[in-house]
Amino acid sequence: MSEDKNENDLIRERRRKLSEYRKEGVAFPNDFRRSILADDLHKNYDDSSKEELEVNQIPASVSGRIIAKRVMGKASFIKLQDVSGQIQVRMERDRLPEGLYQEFKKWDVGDIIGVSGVLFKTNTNELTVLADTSILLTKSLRPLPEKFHGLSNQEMRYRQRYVDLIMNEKSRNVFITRSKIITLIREFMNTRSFLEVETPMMHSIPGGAVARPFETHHNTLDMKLFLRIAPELFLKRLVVGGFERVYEINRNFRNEGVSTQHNPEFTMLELYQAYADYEDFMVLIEDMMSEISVSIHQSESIIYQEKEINFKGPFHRMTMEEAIIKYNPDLNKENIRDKAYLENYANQLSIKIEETYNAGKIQAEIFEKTCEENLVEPTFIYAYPTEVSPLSRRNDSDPFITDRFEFFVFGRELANGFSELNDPEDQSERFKAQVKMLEQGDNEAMSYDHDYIRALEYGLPPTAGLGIGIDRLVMLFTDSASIRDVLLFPYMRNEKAEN
RNA sequence: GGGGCGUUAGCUCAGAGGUAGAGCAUUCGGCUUUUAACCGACUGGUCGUAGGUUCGACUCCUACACGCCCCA
Repeated sequence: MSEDKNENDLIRERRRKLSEYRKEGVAFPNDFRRSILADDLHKNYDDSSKEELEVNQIPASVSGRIIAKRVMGKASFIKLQDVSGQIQVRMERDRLPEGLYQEFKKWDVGDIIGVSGVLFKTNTNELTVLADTSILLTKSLRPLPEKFHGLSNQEMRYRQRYVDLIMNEKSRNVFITRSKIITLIREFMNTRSFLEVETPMMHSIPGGAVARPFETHHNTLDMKLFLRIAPELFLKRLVVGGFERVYEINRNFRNEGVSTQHNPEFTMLELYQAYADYEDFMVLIEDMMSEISVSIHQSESIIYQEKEINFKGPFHRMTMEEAIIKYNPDLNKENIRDKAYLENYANQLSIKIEETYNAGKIQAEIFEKTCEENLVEPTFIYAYPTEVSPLSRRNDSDPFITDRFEFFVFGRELANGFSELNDPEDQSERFKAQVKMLEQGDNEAMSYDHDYIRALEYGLPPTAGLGIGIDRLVMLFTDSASIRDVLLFPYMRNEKAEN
């Protein structure tokens, strides 16, 4: 904490002021208590007239950060910002205790202060606290960004989110909305008798999704552990245990690229319901999306990135094969499962086909490349190939596909749901197939989880499962273009080493 | 991993092969109803980092770092 010789003059000046406060006594007092928040002052008194306030002399103690300071000789206006909003304060030399006005003039934008006074209205009818006294609570050593343009540098907004939150109301609102959405989801689930649970974040066998895990190590046990890529297998163990409806809202970790849609750690809602199937969950999503939309935007339709999106159900439904045929006129019912034909077609799209791929996997690749971007309206794509759905229940009449869907909005996958595979012998075979892919070098394939098979052998009731990406959901309802805009502290590379 | 754009004062941004610019902020002075307050004076820079070309580079070239966007 020594004086940094590279430190700029602005900070040095503020440090000098702080050292004077230290000499004078308590530099960081904590005995000021406010009586009311800025926003409540506005709610309660914005409608009062100048004369009413003059007569009633309503006392108010407020505290917050100085975000604007306009000094005019013997009187000044400042703007204070607290958690609720902003309130103007007027400081008059002859009204304040002896010498305080001189002190006040040395306070900087960014400092945190407390003010006690009475309410009045200015000539322009702005509700203002006329200070009787005031106290500096926390000296701010670092200057805030410029008042008019604020903080617009993206990198600083992400790295120094605290400054972004001070300066940008828009950013604050995104995170308030995020919190509201998660609260709504909990209410939605609880109302439907789902039990909220927590399952391990560290797994000895990574499972429940097709993704590369992060590895870590337990020192005293000397064992390799993986940060979880999904809670799925643990949640289904709970359904075996008799918790027929469970959900978890928590972090998953995937060792993949970083983009506007991907962060290495992200938040998922996963839920499982016994005696339900994937179609029940399509309806559940329709209900949830429309409820969130109405709660947040008072409407079933929202604007995302200048496009209108309507969450009034029922949403569009298409099988994956129907979608592929719709956007690829060369393909039809006859050739859509013909591996050789698909392979040739995929090559024309410059999709890389590995030797291990069969028709189902190639379908999925073609779908991803040619269909997803077109699914702007809320749309369910269902009947996913068994080959790419190692945990889903096979369709009763068509073993090539499973009872699985994904939910798309604005060309993005938002949710993944399916009737769960509860046949332990089928599941064991599918694990074996995954292990084979793993051995052939597919580092996203799954490992064999013996305990999970053992659990299934006790009997998993017919169950449906669903995962919803919370970050992407929040992006939609806050009109955010990047996942980093809805994460308080998005993943960033290290800053330059010297700091 | 590939491509494009960016990095200049605390912040927001101009500029350009020949001594580095503005606004805001800071500092000093003035101002008792301001609203990006205003008026006057001053201060503030390793132009992302490291090499190269050049008499001379902040500017041109190369590599690297970090960020943003697009693609895989």
